[in-house]
Amino acid sequence: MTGRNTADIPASTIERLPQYLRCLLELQSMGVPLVKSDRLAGLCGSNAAQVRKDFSYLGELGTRGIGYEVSALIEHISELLGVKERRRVAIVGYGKLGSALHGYAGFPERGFEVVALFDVDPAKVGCTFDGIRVFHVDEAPRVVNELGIDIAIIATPARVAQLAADAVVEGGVKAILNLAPTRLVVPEEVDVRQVCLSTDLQILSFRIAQQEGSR
Amino acid sequence: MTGRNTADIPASTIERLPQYLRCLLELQSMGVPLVKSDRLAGLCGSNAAQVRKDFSYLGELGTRGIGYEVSALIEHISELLGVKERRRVAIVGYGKLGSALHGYAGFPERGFEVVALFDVDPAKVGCTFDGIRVFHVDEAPRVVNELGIDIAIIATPARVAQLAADAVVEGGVKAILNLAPTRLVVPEEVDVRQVCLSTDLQILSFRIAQQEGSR
DNA sequence: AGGTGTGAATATATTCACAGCT
DNA sequence: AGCTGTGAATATATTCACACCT
Repeated sequence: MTGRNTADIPASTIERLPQYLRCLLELQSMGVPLVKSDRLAGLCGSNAAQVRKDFSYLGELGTRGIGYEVSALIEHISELLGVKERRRVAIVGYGKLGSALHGYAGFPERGFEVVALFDVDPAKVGCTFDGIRVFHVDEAPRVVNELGIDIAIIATPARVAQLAADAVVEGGVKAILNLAPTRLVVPEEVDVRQVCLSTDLQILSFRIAQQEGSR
Repeated sequence: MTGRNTADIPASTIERLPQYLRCLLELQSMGVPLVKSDRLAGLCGSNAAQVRKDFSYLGELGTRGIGYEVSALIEHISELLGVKERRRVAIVGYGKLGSALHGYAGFPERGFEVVALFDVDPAKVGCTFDGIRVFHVDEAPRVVNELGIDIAIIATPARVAQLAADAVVEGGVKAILNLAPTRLVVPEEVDVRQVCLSTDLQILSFRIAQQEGSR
């Protein structure tokens, strides 16, 4: 079956596509035109069968006996991830974390453009950083809508993250990346991804404790 | 079967434990002594069956007809995650992101203590921030060992992340949380977790594209 | 020969549904 | 009566192994 419909691509495959894309861009920048599943697997920390299975959901992109054309894979995956045109992003909460994200080189490289910043601090509102204006969070409903912002990154303290989310949702944001360690309640059509570094540390801590205990 | 052995707790359950712990601490701070699976599920964005199944791996912690004692759950989960005593953490790369993490309130609250900072910038090496000293990355093998650091958080640019990892691995770090968008190669016994915000944005972007396409 | 594409087999995770305590 | 604990059923994900194309 040629997996034409994006709806029947497994979630686990989708989660790996950005990783593949990163490795493929690296190969391309090194001038590598063709790649085999086992090589790509090595670069991504995966395995050859997984790679082939994942790509098979995107269509028959490879050539038997040869491998995959790097540029064709990049094309297909970028298309699928919806990052061929730039996605417009806002950062809510312009403290240390927010400003670190604003300067993060990985975003523009991968098709994400920060087009607005939000905070509540009067000392910051109205300023521009690197050409991007800081608006008061109260203006988010209007600004998000006017600038056609798709995704908000929430980098506020946990206790105000829900208010921040409400404001950008009112403006019509379609997805939220939440860096505040709290669960957001949003309408069903808004997609939220939670990033919690403490959670990651705790998972690592578990595995350390497990190793220590087993000795 | 009473799941005494940590080794047979499913990975997916482990990944949810920090989330449960956060909600339980919140309940405790509100003075709630007892919680039922459905209530906790509501707080965590899960469902009651999942909660009960997850907890069943930790032992029989609940009381039928009544629910779970909040303090007992906190005790068990903290124990299991190995965060009852503080875990010693280093931050490698003390730019905006590194310093944002250093100030992140969630770490001390959850048992993680930042005890050393590393960078290569001569302007930073030797300084102390918030009582914590910045060492040169070259000193990491010694310092990590001397301070008994368990976990390193890598917040360097991607191109030097592997060097940073090599240095802390040499010092005997047991786990790495990698915020640089690159895959690290480390010895098998060192556990790495990758956080990549671009990846998260791309996954959100896919789901937006999918919604848009379906209309 | 040397690789992909993919059904079949296996492993893992989630959900259901109800027996078993309190 | 009410809620946990858990086998059984289902769904999802990974891995195997080989037919099939170049």
